[in-house]
Amino acid sequence: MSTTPRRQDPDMDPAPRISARSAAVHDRVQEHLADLDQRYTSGRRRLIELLVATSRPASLPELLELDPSIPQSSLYRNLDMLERTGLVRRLTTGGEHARFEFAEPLLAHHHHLICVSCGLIEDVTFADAVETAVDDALHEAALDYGFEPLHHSIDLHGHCSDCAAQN
Amino acid sequence: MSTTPRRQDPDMDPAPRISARSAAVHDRVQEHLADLDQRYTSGRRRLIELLVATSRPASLPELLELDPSIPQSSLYRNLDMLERTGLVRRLTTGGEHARFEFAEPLLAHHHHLICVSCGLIEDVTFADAVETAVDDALHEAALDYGFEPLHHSIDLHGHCSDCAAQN
DNA sequence: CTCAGTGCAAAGGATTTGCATGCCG
DNA sequence: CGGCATGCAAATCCTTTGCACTGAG
Repeated sequence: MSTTPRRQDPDMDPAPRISARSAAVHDRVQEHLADLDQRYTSGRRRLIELLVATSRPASLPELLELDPSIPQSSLYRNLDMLERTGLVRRLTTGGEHARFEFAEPLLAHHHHLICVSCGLIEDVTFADAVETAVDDALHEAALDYGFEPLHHSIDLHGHCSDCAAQN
Repeated sequence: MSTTPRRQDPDMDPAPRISARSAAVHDRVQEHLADLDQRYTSGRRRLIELLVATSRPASLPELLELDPSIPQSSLYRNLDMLERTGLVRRLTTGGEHARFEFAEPLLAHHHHLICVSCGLIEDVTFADAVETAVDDALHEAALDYGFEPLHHSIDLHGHCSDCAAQN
């Protein structure tokens, strides 16, 4: 076995960034799971690899398409476990399938553009001033209702460029 | 306390506030459906009544509990129909069941406090300045990705007062 | 009178789980 | 080695749908 999986032509695309990013994520995940006495098995590694590969929140069918050799039940079980340990976030908005992305220790604070037509989700980041304004407003509102705030999320629903072009 | 329980009388109106609100909503719904050549049947009236009764976004089991005599399928079908006509909004965030609330013609623009523990959702409104700041940021972000923006939503996840007390 | 709405039950589809086996620590 | 993770398949649960009947317009 070679040390690296076959990919595109090394002359055209050495892709050093992806590898570095992937390794860094694996380190973070391994450490986090070790702290919680959870195993970092090969199946979980493969799942993390898939999540690194998709730059967007991914649905289970999308993950399966990237690596059909992983059983659905293992994907669901491990996504669930990673969610419970706080490494992965499950997005229920935006279509028939849930979508999964890295949670904030692994991915910077951001929000989502959601296509109401095809369910595609893009990550976006806002200026600190906007985040602060929203946080202040939310904190105040939470107090009024006795809520203990944890985190906020902002979605923009609309049509992605592909779907907008089709109409 | 009166010794004789009173049923609702078509001529009298012993509960002015609720009835007034309910009547206003019924009028709006009826008009809206008439414009779209949709019938405002007794089943749909009962559903609207339930939605008026719950001050919060309600899940289907909650609606069923309020009036167990309505078949689930009718609730789902009418909620779906009301959603397609733009009178009702379906919230997929916040639990195993979808939740339903009146859409913006019938309910002022607002956002949600979501209990991560029990799924309860409260409506909250923000100052115009916050809404404007968010809209500006979202509009800019949408341009970057070729999104055609429709509307935004902001959620605050946390623990509601009941669930916070239980820990 | 006609066609959409209703109720019942059964189907559909995403997600979860039981159980025997394999692998991590 | 012991216990948790895995794979397969079957189960579960929310939601949707087919069909015959009722009611609104």
